[in-house]
Amino acid sequence: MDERKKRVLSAIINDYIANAEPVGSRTITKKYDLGVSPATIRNEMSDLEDEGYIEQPHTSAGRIPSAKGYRYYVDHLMRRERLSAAQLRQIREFMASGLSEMDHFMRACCNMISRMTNYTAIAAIPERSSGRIVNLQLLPVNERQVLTILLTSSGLVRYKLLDLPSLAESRELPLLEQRLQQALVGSELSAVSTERLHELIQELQLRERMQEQVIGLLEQTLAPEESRRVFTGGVMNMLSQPEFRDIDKLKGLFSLLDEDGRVKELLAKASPEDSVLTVTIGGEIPVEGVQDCSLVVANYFVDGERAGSIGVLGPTRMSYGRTVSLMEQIAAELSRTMSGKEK
Amino acid sequence: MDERKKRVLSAIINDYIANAEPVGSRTITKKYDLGVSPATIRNEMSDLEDEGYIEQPHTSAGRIPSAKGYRYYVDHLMRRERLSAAQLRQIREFMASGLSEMDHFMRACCNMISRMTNYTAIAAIPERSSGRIVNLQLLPVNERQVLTILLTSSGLVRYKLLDLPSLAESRELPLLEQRLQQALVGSELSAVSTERLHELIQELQLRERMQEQVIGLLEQTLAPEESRRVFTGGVMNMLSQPEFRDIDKLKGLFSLLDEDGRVKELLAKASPEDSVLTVTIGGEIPVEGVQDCSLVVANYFVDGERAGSIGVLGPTRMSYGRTVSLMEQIAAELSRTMSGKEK
DNA sequence: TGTTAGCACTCAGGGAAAGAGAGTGCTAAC
DNA sequence: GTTAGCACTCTCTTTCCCTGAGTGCTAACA
Repeated sequence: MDERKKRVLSAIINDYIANAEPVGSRTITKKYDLGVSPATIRNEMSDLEDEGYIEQPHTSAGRIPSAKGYRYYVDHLMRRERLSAAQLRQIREFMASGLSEMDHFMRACCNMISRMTNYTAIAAIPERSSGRIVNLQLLPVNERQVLTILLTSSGLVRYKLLDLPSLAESRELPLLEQRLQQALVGSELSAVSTERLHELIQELQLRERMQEQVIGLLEQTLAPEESRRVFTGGVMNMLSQPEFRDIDKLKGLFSLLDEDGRVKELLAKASPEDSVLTVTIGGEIPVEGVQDCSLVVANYFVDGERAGSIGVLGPTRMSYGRTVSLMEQIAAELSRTMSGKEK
Repeated sequence: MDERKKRVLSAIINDYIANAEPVGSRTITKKYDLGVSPATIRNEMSDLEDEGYIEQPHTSAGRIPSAKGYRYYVDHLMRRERLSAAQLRQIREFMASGLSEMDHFMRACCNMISRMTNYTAIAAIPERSSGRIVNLQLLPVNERQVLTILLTSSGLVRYKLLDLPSLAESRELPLLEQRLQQALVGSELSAVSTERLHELIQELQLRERMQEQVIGLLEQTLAPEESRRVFTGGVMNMLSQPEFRDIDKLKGLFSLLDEDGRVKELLAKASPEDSVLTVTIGGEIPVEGVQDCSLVVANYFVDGERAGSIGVLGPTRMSYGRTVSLMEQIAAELSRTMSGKEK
């Protein structure tokens, strides 16, 4: 693809991103100074269409980028847009504001991103986060219930209120707690499998009928809590996008965003384990409901291992340059902040 | 209003609720057997319109209920609809499934209601919930952070990860924890004001520079956590309502539902402190964005005091009979379940 | 006096027709 | 290889007309 074709493609995509309307040859000569006449542009456009980079909604309309066109743009033409000082400051302030609890932190992060981009932000924390168990407590709430609390070095707090099946056991709680602490505090979360728990219970030599209760208890506490490991922000921004004037499209998209499982699947499919940033365009994602969307996903890492994914979902006609810069910055800061946390 | 007028109004409202289309005189004679001709119905309708119970979108259309009409219907004509056995069972099962943590419980409750009604459910837990402090713990996470955990008799678990301004203090934590427990465990949450905390700190005779830190710590822990005291469910159901085919209306409504503060305001304005169930119709609520909606709010009580509000937001054309029955049932069960919890 | 049939009238919604405008593709000249 | 000119295509908008639903009014009826 020669230089001028690239400039034409760039112009078409940039204009379409800005105005959401098919771009004609005259528009290009007027707004983007390529030094040639509309007729020449038309020839180039005709070529670009033959090669599949752009398409025509109908004969008498301008051209719009195709998925292939966007792909080429993202891979070769796109300029990263420098973040404004104000934005940088906002991100830094946010990171410094303390990520006390993962929950609030991620929710707030999604909100910040959605406000900055005017798109929708989605995030997921992986199933079992890395980190060591820092503390494990069993707090009796009343005769029938116990609150188990798990603290990890990555700043994750997990608690679960569990029902005790029999009153008798509550008397043995302090002892149980002590033993569990001895056994588990300090170990890597990832090392605590169901098998390990079974062994542990054996070692503890508990009364038989209590064994499975305790295992259940711990498993539930350690179990990844599906529900709150997926976050979204700025879903409503989609309402302002002209491509979602159509209620049925909205429905499809929103029903997707409403289901944590499908959001997680989306993030997983859109970003390889070890990539920092992935841009997925339109139909490239094999997930129902996001055909007209693009997704910019960033992974952040702690100790070289992926600690989570966070992404921006917008119309295919999204402002890639801005979004990519922003997400690179955010991922970097997240990695830094979370690693700092570890120490 | 005579008997026949009531029947006509009922017919109009029931039909409009079912079909979302203006109701004509012929439709009424055909579908609702009133034993009179369309012409007679027309006369009645003309009267009803003069009195403001119904209105005409345009000359050649049927009639639709006005806010006043709905109000009369809800107050005098509406039949409560018996819940199906399946629904009752679902509710009971849900209540029995354990309200381990308020958060998940309320979220799940909203989801259940929205599934049952196909409308949107909103809920709020009041600022400072009733109940006694059952346990208060300060768990050191690392040198710089402490996790404060507060357990209340109403089953509420609140935790907050707090930064310690200086390392020195962390050594004094166990002592502090012990003293705070002695002083606070057992007291009513509502009795713990900022003033009380100040007194308490005085009594504890802490080193001066630690005093305000501890107060801050406790205040933050006790402080109502705005963010997660408001819940919504089934927001997307609104997309299926014909009255929200219009994107701009949707935007107004969704932006309201997106802001916890405004949702809380809505619930508060829509239900008097001591009422069990309140139906608010259309413009009756002085809140931007819900002009085309009605709201059925139920309060539930623990120890005679309001423990929270939960409501259904739907189009003015909502199925009041069904919704009211459902919410009465839910509120009753909530009151029962939460009171049971106390013991 | 209340009810009904008949009829003229009104108005939204849908479809067809016409015109405007945007944009292209092709041809021929530069 | 580039450009001007021009015919052509197709959408979008506006206008017009027609249809159908539903009303309100009047006069007759019980």
